[in-house]
Amino acid sequence: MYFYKKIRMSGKTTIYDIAKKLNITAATVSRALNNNTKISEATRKLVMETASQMNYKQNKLALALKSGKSNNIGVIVPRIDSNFFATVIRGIEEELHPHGYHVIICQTRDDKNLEIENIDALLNAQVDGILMSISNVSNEQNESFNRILKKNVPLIFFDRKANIDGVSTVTINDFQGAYDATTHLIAQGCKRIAHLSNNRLIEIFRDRYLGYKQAIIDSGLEFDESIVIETISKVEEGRKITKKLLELDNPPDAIFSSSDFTALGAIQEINAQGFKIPQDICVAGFANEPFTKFMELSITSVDQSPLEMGRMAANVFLEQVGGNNGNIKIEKKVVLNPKLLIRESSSKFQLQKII
Amino acid sequence: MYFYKKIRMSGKTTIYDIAKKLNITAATVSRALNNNTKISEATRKLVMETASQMNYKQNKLALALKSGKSNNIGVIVPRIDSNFFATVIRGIEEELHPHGYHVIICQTRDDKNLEIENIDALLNAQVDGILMSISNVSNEQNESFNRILKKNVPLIFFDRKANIDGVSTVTINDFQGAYDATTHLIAQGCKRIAHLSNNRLIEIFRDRYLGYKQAIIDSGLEFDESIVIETISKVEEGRKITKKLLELDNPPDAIFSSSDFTALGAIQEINAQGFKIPQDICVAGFANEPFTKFMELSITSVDQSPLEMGRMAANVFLEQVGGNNGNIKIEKKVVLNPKLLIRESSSKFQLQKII
DNA sequence: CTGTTAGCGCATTCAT
DNA sequence: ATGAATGCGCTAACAG
Repeated sequence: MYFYKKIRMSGKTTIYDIAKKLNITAATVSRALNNNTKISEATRKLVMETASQMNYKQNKLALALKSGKSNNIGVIVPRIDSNFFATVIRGIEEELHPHGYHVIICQTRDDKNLEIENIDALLNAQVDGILMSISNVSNEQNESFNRILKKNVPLIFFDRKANIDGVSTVTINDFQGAYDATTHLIAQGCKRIAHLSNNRLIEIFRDRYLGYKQAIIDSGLEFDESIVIETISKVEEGRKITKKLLELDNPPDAIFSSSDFTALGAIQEINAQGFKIPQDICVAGFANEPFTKFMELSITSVDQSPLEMGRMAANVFLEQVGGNNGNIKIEKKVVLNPKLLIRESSSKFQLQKII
Repeated sequence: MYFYKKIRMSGKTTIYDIAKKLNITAATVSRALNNNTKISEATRKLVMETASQMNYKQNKLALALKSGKSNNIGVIVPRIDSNFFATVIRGIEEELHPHGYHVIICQTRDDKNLEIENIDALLNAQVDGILMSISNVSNEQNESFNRILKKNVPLIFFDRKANIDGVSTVTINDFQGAYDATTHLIAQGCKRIAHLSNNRLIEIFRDRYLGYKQAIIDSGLEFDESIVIETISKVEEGRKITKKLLELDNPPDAIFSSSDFTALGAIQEINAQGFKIPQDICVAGFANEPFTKFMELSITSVDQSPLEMGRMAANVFLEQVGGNNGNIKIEKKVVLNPKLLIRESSSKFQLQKII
């Protein structure tokens, strides 16, 4: 007994401790602490005082178990050390913090199994919602998504989404962003625009490709699939592919890349070969990575407003749990507008204001 | 009653549900699930099967309340949308994930009150540890830190630390990094090296300043406090200050900046004024931000190995909870070595390999 | 206005 | 090898 007491003393104080001290019951203490209905102002004050005096802190874990609300939400991204995702997460955290939610982050590193594992772990941890950017597409994942929905846990996709019934999404209009960028390159007088693409099983990359293609077609230029190259988002890959493109009999006079990193590689290679940017070849990227505006030759890119995307995703979640006075399913599709940032790498005529 | 049952059915299945189905008791189910001591292989298998069949998932919340271990750790940083902190967090997550820990992220945005608030919230959420990079120094915060320690919650500082008894830290040797960078500039023949500093109440910035100063003194050059300028880590600030430095009667022939962003500003201003880098003026930054190596004129910087810092911080935490067979306090001070990356912005003689 | 009771889901001690 | 009972800390329904 003494030992038991000793342990308790050295640990945290509970409502029972303060109840005992005041010769009242734990329920009363709880009520006083929560400003609950009718309670004598006297005891309320007394409880409050001794509570702070005993340095009482509510154990959120017990509350969570009791209420079924953990006040944690899970965020799953391919990687956190990417400016885009980190900024989205910043938006999510800043929006959810005032509402008392904690943000648990998980990385998949584009590993399908890790994604599934993370979903299950979050579910077991009883998160109140899952906000994620998917990394792959497969049937196994769909099972995971269904498991989430079956538990009535709000699921929200941002950026990289899957099309699933009953799931809200927050994305940007990648098609439009690519369309705008390509149209801009055409307006610069470019007639043969190559496209550095990425895994088109992922919707955002497919949409960027389609936007590019549509812009070419709409302008009456010839669409040439042979100068659309699928690669991964690495500077070195951009260089390699651009090297090959420049060796063609009919090399491109512009490059639209679905990634800023490959766009940078392209620029490096173009410079290395002695061509002038933007006079000989124009370049535009996608994502507005910080370095694109820092370069001496700043790089035209498409901004995805990741901060706003994170905020929106958080708000959609809040809406979903807020109006959840039953089993009402809210399915909301938010599409943010991309912003084309025209910079030096594609400004043949006049340098527009660098943003 | 019926209603009650209905609810339970639509929700998650517990060990009670599967116990009922098998006409055994919940305790047995629990034992079977946990590979606990002696249990009939028959029932073990039976339980396992019906468990997966009924789609049972352990409620980590209940386990947490029972065991006193939430399996969550809190990470507090000034901001997450910074390459450095995001990468540290990546390291932490990757190291802790295999051990079943979840990472809760909190941002302070350098707000002292937010920092305190976050600490309390994490404590109330019963996190098993707190890994943080402090944003300010004040007595109020010390109270918070003590609250953490009093609860026997492992506290680990990374990068921006406070000197508190019983707290482990993981840092880089900022003094050495600055010393190396400055020494390198001196080796390039620079004789008047300015320093763009930052709030020196924060230890890392003070150490960088001291390392710079010591290198100057050790080399026999004259130390001139008037070309040490304290500012904030913004490109624009770097430009402004550099402009003033260049207007001096006796302008510097090199700039060592405690931030890559102000270093970039310096470079922009130097270029704008028609000086040549590195011939006329050498520049070195600190942090190895991604853009420093992407620039056409790559920027010399000091790498802080944030990934390793995160991993180390996580490992120190694991060590702390692992050997915690009592109230043993482990205080570990890990100091990582900075790596000077010599690039074009300071290579007068020979361009070393760009890393 | 306050005390009693019960349950959130789990693991564990003590019986058997 | 299994059952019964208990507690982790809290809130809420139901008395009184």
